[in-house]
Amino acid sequence: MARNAGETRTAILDAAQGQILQRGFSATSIDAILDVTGLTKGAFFHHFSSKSDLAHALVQRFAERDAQLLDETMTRVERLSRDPLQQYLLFIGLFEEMMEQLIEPHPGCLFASYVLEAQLFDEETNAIVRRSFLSWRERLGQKLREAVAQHPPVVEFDIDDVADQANVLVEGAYIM
Amino acid sequence: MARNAGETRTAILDAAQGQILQRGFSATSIDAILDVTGLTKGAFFHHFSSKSDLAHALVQRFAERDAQLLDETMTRVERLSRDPLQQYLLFIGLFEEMMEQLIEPHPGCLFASYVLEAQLFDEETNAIVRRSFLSWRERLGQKLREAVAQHPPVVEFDIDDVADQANVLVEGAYIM
Amino acid sequence: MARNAGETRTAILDAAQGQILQRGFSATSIDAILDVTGLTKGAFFHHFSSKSDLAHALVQRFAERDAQLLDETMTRVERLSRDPLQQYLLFIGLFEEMMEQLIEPHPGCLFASYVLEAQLFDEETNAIVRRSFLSWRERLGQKLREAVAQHPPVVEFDIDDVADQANVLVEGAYIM
Amino acid sequence: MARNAGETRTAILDAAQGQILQRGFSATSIDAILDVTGLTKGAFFHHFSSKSDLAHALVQRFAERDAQLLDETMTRVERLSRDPLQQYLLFIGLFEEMMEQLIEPHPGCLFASYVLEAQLFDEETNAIVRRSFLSWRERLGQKLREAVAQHPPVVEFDIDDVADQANVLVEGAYIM
DNA sequence: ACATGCGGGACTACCCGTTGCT
DNA sequence: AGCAACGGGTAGTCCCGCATGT
Repeated sequence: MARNAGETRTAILDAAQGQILQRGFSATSIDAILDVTGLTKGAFFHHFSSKSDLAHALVQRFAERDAQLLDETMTRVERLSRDPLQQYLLFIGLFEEMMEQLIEPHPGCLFASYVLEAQLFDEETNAIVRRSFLSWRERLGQKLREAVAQHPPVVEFDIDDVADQANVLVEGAYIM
Repeated sequence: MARNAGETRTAILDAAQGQILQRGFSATSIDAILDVTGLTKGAFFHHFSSKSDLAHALVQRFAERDAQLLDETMTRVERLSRDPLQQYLLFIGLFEEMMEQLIEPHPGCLFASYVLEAQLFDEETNAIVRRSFLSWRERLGQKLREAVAQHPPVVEFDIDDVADQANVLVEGAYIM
Repeated sequence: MARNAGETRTAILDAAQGQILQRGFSATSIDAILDVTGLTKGAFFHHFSSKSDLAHALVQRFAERDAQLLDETMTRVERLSRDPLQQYLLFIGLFEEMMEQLIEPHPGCLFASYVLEAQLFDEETNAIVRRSFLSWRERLGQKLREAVAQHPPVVEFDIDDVADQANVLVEGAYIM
Repeated sequence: MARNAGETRTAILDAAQGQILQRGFSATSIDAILDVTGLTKGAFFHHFSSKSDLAHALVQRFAERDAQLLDETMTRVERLSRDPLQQYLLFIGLFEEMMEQLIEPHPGCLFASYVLEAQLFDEETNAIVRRSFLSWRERLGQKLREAVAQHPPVVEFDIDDVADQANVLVEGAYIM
């Protein structure tokens, strides 16, 4: 009965993500996920030891894609310009179209869903979400600091706050 | 036996809101709400015909307070200045502190929680959320249009987009 | 607040009977009965000490009407003929049209509903049903015995069995 | 953990039928059924998607046995005699003892219980009951028509009515 | 690698009955 | 006589997870 293990696992993750973005995590039952994939309990618990394990694997995958997107976009803007300020502005510009790639086939950000049900997850899972947000702050903050060094700002501002703004806007936009 | 119907109802709503903001709607059990209030199922289902009914009553109350906050703040800034641009900027300035009033005793925005579990609610309930967002866009957009009439903008922009920005920032900030 | 006590009681009994004939006793909730009558719990428990009490009062009323119908019909056929056999046959003939009077506004026999849920009722309530069936057997059996005395039967038969046949047919017919 | 699915399902159906014949459908709780069988809710809802589903499966099984009984008895009487009238009378004669076979281990007719709580079941379930009654009318009516063709009746009568009489008597007798 | 049968518990919904008030 | 608020318990549904079999 050995089908393709990787495909099955991916199918479960995909179905789970779709449902969670629409209904939230706790409203997404394992049975509902399995109905979509056409699999059964046996398959699920072969690949995931529990629903929490699924939650963990799911954000992990999402965080990896998210980090990859951050990397790629950053590399791209660094090829397009030498000036850190230009790079920062370009990054923001490329942001929207990048996002659309990430969220197929379902729109929404898994992080937001997790945050609003944060009490359901273990510390390790929540840490993944936190680390993702922090890595954005770090990368964009770094870029901003370089820009500030070259172009002294007219008004004072907190670099971390501005670095966070990109994520804030995205998350806020998803809600709307 | 607590004899005051209004108080009981309010207690249920308050407890529910607190739990929902922490765990999300579907992860909030009626039993958990009742544990906090010290009431029983009999009392709950006397005041609300179902959990969906509670959800509806809860956003409705939240939307009313939200609308009241919008009104009050707008009235305040219109007393402080005559210039629409000044009013708009003042409004944004007063925003943060106003918000803190709304969200006591629990931080967070009920709208965000509802949106991320949107499929759980009936159309009528979701419409309340939509109408609230739209009324903000309308009020702030109107103010912006007045400002633009007096101060021709340097760069072009979509008024609705900017009007939405206030909410976008708030929602995004809550997530973070 | 003293409305008309008798009317209220009758309204509850009528609504209850209607529901029970359609759904059975245990599927008929007090709340459902009260919804139909527009009354509330307070009114119900003023007139009946419990749901069992309602059950008891309901069969009692039904049994009284049933007995009255038996009496009236018997008196009628005894005026129409002097011959017990003729009377018996007339009785059977008048049966159907009599029944239709009893069962307005809802068709069905409360006894049947009670019998099929017999385990739900106390002995006293079940006894009312039993006594009603027995009184039919007695009255019709008596008439048959008089008839047999005057018209020796061609084939032997058990008088009680034949006396029961009328009820058997009616109950069976209701089911169909 | 009982590993035989068919046996478990049958055990549930048997226990349910026993309880329903004694207390009626809605007074029969799933817990009560499971107490008898020694199973748990998990097992129940693995085999039946709802209590209505159980109701449906239960009448279906009952109707199948009923149809089989009708067939077998009819085949038997057709072997015992060539004359349709004789066959009909034999059929009625064999009726009682046949019935006792069907209703073991609990006496009573599931159809009657369902009819008296008819509003609780969906149309499809009620249709099974109706079809069963109609098939009896058809088979016995057919036999009667053959008998009438060979033995012109002394008094006129409606064939369907007489064909129904067998069931009417049985149902009525159960009540008594 | 995956299916099936099932245990055990949690959650929503509802129901019966009581209490104090009018 | 009747109403509204509420207690306490139960019924139906569903859900997670394990055990067993293929």
